[in-house]
Amino acid sequence: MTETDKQTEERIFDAATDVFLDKGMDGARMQDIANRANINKALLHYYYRTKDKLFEAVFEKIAGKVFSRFAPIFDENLSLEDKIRFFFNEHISFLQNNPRLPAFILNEINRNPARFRKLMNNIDINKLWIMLEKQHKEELAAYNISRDMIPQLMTTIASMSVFPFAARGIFEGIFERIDLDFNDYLDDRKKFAADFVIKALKNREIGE
Amino acid sequence: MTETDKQTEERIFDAATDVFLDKGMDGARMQDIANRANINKALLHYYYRTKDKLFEAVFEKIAGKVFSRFAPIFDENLSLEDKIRFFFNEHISFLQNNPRLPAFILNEINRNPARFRKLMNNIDINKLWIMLEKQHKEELAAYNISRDMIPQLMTTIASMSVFPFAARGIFEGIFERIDLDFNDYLDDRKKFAADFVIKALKNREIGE
DNA sequence: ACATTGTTTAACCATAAGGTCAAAGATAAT
DNA sequence: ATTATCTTTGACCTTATGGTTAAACAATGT
Repeated sequence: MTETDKQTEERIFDAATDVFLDKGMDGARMQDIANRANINKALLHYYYRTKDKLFEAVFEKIAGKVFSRFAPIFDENLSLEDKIRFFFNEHISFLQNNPRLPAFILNEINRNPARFRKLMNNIDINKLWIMLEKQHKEELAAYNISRDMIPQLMTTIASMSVFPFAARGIFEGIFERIDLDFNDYLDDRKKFAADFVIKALKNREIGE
Repeated sequence: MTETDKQTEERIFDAATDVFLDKGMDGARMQDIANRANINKALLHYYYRTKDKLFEAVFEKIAGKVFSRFAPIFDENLSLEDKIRFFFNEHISFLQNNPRLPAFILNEINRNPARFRKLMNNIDINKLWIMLEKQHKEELAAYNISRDMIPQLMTTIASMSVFPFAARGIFEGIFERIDLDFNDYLDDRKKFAADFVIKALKNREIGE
């Protein structure tokens, strides 16, 4: 593979990423991708045989990028509290730089859940689960967090970080009316979300 | 308009709703809709001139259904705490019965934000905002919630309720691994979410 | 210089998809 | 019964779209 090859293939891949991110698998047109990459449509099919294959390539790269961002939670050597602060800071910042990823991924996975199963095959959730529990055993006990509450907690944290991007169109529409800038909101959110979660945890009267 | 008319038109509308909900605007095929309604494709165009018009009709009805569910928060005569519990119970229950709505709406609004602006034109956000503030003035003071924290609070609540449905494909994929049923998770979530939010609020050390 | 291999293009193909039309069936009004 | 109106259909049209092909064009090796 020569240098030129790589350049063309990369240009195609980048153009495809852009179009798919904007229009989704169904809405994307091969012609648009070719145009954006400044090449002939046939050349698309030369590098990536079909639309599906091209999409697959793009989707896997994007999804990998997103999910890998969750990884540090499992190995950073921080207290639970610091981990929560770290997560919201890092994750929201990352999404500020890649705001279209969540909507794209959620939509494509809902449209075709098999895609996600495929991604998950490489990861052993249970192992991570147990690791987390071990890392923060004392803290979980101190905060009175039982084993079966962890899914609720984790999904709450993910929701608070990702949902604003998934519902960006709605949020921006509403914020417009009250003169609030989406990015300012997000900057605030890093701290607010962390504080909010930590406060909820610190209030120990959890069980019924 | 005779009785038969109405039946046909309704059958078309229902079929269209089903297909759009599943495939989205771009993925839906007029032929599929016709088939599902057991009619000729030309008849679709007789009742709803174009795909866009048909989609518009379906979208508006669905979106109205969803957003109207938020209304009770603004007029129910409950304490802030009870309102939070009421909201999570009602809203999650509603979405359990209509699980495809969030992903559909979020996707279509992101794909075409103008749609949402149009929906919002009928609503005066600021008025609701002020009403809420007035209704819960003392509680907001007691909880030390400042004016500019309200967007963060409201979006947090919405996120916790809606996100599991928007990310259903992912959640179910993960839950599968840890033997957790999505609906059980949702049933738990009604209480967990309310408790979580209330606990966060009750912990008064909010400002920096 | 020549063959080989890899890259790019213009022209083309088949089909799927949204949409139209003229005519046949119903229904109701006079 | 006849006309007028509304509903439904099968056949058809046009365009957009994913995909193919044969040939031109490079680059590389011998």
